[in-house]
Amino acid sequence: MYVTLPTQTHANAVALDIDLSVASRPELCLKDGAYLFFEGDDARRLYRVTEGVLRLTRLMQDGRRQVIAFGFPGDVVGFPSGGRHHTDCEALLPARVVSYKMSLLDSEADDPVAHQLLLQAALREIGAMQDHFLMLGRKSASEKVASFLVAMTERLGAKAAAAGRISLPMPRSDIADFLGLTTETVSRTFTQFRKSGIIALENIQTVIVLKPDALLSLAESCD
Amino acid sequence: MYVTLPTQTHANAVALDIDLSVASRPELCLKDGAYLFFEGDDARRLYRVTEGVLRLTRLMQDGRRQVIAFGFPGDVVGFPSGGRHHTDCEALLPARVVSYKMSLLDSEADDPVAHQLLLQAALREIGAMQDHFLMLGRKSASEKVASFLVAMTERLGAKAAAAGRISLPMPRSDIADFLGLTTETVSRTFTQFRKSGIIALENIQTVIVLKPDALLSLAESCD
DNA sequence: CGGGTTCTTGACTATCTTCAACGAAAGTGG
DNA sequence: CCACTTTCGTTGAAGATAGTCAAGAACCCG
Repeated sequence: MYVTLPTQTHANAVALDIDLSVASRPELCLKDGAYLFFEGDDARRLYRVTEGVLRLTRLMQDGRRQVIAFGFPGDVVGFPSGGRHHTDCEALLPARVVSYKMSLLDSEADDPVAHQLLLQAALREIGAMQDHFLMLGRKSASEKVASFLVAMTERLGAKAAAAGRISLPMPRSDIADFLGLTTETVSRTFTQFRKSGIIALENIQTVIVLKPDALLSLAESCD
Repeated sequence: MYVTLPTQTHANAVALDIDLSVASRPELCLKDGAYLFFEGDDARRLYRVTEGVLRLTRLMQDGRRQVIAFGFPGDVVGFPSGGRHHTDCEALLPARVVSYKMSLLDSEADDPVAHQLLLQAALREIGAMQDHFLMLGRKSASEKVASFLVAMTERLGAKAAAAGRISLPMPRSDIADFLGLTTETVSRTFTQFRKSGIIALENIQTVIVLKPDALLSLAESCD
């Protein structure tokens, strides 16, 4: 998941579900905290999340970290470059993934449907990342946090979105490293939103959106 | 082009050259300043740059801008999401591109070789963007500018790289919008590098790298 | 309940931006 | 070919936003 506002996010995520049969391996269970792959591993498979949340990160030698994306159900992760993974991938919650042989992406010979779906996932990925660049490079802290909350709402599906209750499976530090901020700034921005009555914090990981429009206009100076 | 340090950048760029014949349209010439496509256009074709430099940008309503990438010879641009282009694309210099029908990416039926090459370009794109995130989100102004200069050196090929002479086809404002900085900060950082003897400015668009190692260590706190 | 982690808050600082002016380069038309 | 205009780049001073350092509060887990 990137912070990309209301684009037609994952319109075909459902279509992927049809084709469970083509996965070369049925389903893989990951405990909370388990790593699916590391940066530099050679990339043998792609993974589609069916349950839980994954986190993709990239590290600098001195410990600075960037969260590249969160993998929610429907997302495909593990696209390689030069045959290798370019991020670490860890389960934030107990998760399940369906894995696909890399060759299904390379060629449509084995399974044209799976091939097409993985390809579309790759293109979605590129589009989402392009959107995300704008946010990392050009938005203020409040705009980033607002965009993040809006994007999270989108990902929860109509049900939870309508309720305005967002459950954040990741710690503040992950949000900070995702948005290019510090945990302190994220925390202060939450407080500021709370004090202006835009959100409420039910508990540390549950955000109630009180003024969705205000949040949107804070986030959506863009696009 | 993203600011991605010494990964094996574009190892297969040469391979693409072999297959000029498969392009559904031979070659397209773009004048300096011409647009190849706009954000929101429906994406009918992919383009491989053979000469010149393209610039991919994304805009916010209020005018804030992010340069997503520069397209140098060998780069493929125009990957769509939801069937549409997500950036504007303009020629920075007189440029030539080979265009490919989108269907060549979707299916290997027409031309397996072209299909494979476009696919690999898409994957390279994802990898490069992941690297670039780290820079946008986590690097300081000097680190960003140093990374940018190193990346530009890489793109010029061994010949020019060895000479340490970098010709920057884009104005400072494009560099700034690419790195998430202001033109003033970019300018000041150049000056600072010049005063510390790391670079010299032959003219406004030609940088001479005097201390490549210093530049690298400034840039490469990462990865 | 206790110990450790995570989150929040505060005070201070640094980095980068903003605003403004000046200089250099490039394009235009006489 | 030269003045004129415009755009682009550099520099300075002041200000704002986010970062750093540090302490206290809330939460989680055994």
